[in-house]
Amino acid sequence: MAPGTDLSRRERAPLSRERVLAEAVALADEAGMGSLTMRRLADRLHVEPMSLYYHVASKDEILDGMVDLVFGEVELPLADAEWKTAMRDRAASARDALRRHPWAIGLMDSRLNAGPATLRHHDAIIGCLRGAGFSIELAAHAISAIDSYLYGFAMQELSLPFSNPEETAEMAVTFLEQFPAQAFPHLAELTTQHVLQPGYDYGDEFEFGLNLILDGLEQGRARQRKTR
Amino acid sequence: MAPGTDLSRRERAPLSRERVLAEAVALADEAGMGSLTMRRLADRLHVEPMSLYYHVASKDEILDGMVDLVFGEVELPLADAEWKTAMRDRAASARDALRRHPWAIGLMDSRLNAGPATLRHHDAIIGCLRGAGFSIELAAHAISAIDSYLYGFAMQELSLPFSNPEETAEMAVTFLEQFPAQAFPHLAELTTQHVLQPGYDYGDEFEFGLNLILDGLEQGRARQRKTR
DNA sequence: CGAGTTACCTTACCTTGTAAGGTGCCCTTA
DNA sequence: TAAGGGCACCTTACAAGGTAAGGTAACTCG
Repeated sequence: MAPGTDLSRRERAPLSRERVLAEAVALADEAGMGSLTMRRLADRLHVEPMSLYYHVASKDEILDGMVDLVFGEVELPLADAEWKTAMRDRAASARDALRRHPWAIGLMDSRLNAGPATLRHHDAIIGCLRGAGFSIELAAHAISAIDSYLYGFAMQELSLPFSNPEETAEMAVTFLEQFPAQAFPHLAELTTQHVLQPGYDYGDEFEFGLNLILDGLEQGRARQRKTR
Repeated sequence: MAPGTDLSRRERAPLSRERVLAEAVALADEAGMGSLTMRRLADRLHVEPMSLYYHVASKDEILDGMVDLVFGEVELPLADAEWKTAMRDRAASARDALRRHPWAIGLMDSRLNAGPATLRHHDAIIGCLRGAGFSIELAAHAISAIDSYLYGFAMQELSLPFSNPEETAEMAVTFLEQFPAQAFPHLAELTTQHVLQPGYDYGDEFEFGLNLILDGLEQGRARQRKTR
């Protein structure tokens, strides 16, 4: 290709690892993970596919970087915040981030390499709990429990094929039509008596389970302080 | 290929949707999801790739079927079991199944179509809770909370790049070497004071979080019975 | 002004899922 | 028993994907 045929190099912002990652996130947000290919990504950056490899070692590295970018969007707890509030805020913030980037939860399990944002994140959480008097063991318990719940909930929420009440109702109806009601009577009952009731929103379940865990941890903390 | 060059058709078991799915599960178990390709799957069944499509519409359908097979391995709660025991057993059974098939958790979020085993499973769970006096709402809360925790924990557990104490310690050490300890002091402390202690096993965290949720649900159940 | 380096491009290869269209064997039915 | 048909499997072919190998233009620095 003759120079100047396309945007000449001068006229476009130079590539960088950051721009590649940011564009990858944007592309995945808009078109889903299935559309994130090196070729399409290159297109959006007005560059040929192989040019990406100058800034990134492989597609896997891009995926790792994307996960870390999402983690970077999660608010860190304020150092002096009350622990329960801090955990609740951070869970809400993480859930929001995962909803903004629905592909992220699916990446999180296959990726191993934690990025800097991820590390900073976990460090701050532990710090908050320790500051609130959690022993190391209880802090570890707490993080495991909260994170498991958080990721699991996000996974379920995002894999639901509906996001607003109308779609929910529609799905529930077609769901009920798929099988004879007496084959799965409890499922049928729960669907008609609960899911199909006005005002139902699966997302509302989030608070309930989180409170269960936080309240339980509070008791553990109190018990631990007495025994000390 | 002349007939008789390979196993002639008579001598080998005929293909079927069931055999295809079972072999897909076996292949994924042995070599990971990345190795599950239509060609390799066909090889293992002593068949040409396109023959699979006579029994299965697409690779996606195979993936859906695999998830349902895994669900089918989870023990259903006994109808007359005490609810807490039933939930605990089923959580343990599900966790075992997900450990036997580490690829399954990664499939669960991208797949939408619940298979019959999945439906039967959920129906039995709801039935058990309802039988123990849970209102529909509380049963819905309970299932959401337990499943979220279960899947989230499985996701974290399986994405850890180690499974026995030796590997854990090794990973923890290389992990600590990757960054200056004062950059993430709390993370460093938790790693050295907790993870690197003898007897540490992340899997042990499972019970703790689950008990938090079950105990919380028990309280909700008691409260509900009083208000009734 | 010439040598190196940086940032991007060209080409090419191999792997994957799957569309389109055979082909041999068995079972029916006349 | 011969014709037909459908079942179960195969052959060929293609488009799309990741990326190895090796250019090449433009800028930097002595």
